[in-house]
Amino acid sequence: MSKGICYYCQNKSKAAGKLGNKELEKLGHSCNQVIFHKGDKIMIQNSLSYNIVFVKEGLVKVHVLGPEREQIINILKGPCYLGIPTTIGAKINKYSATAISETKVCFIGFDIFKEFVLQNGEFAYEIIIELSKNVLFNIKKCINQIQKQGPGKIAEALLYFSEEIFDNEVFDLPLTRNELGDLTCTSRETTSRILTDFSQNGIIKVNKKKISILNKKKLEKISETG
DNA sequence: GCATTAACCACAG
DNA sequence: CTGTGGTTAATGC
Repeated sequence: MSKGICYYCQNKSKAAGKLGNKELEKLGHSCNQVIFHKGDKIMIQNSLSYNIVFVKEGLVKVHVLGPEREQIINILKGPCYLGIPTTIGAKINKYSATAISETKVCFIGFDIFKEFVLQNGEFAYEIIIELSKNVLFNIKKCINQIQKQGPGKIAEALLYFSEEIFDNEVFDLPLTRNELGDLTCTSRETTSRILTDFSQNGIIKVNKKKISILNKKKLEKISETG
């Protein structure tokens, strides 16, 4: 174990893959792995942020308590970084993160992270790529939510879970209807209605949390046309 | 006006 | 926690 947990880690980020053995060893000494269970808070809005948070594996809900209601920003699947913007860009966390499945998380000291960024260009470049993708994702999501109407937003969300998170036409929705509403900027009631509507039209099959996408073409169509 | 959309309320499983 | 029905408000023909 002398080389530390990061050296042997199988879920390294792309950026960490660019680190040399010495650097990985160093990272191991400044990295702390924690296992979170469903519902555990990983990061809390308005608390001080000292660490870069890396999700090794598991599903995480990123959410913000707005003036009116709770807003789910996105659902992330490890391996991915989680708190870079809020750690670098602000003193306090601008959002919360909650595990929605069993999740392995690494907290990385900000100083060592900064050191790698300054000294290892390839590491920094991978970080920039990940951040850039996040920005593009958020722009897309913003447009979707402002311009699409209910069914389009729900279709979008279902496709996201199917393609990005579970890579399967059949999956267990890891959110309640209420949370799906928080994610898609619709009310719990409309979410529920749209799901039964999709189901009646043979587009999906719903059984409690279990969703089966039966007619993906149609779902994509709805997602595109809003 | 009339239709559509969706939020809010309420109530029942 | 969910599903549905009624009501209401906003928006667009």
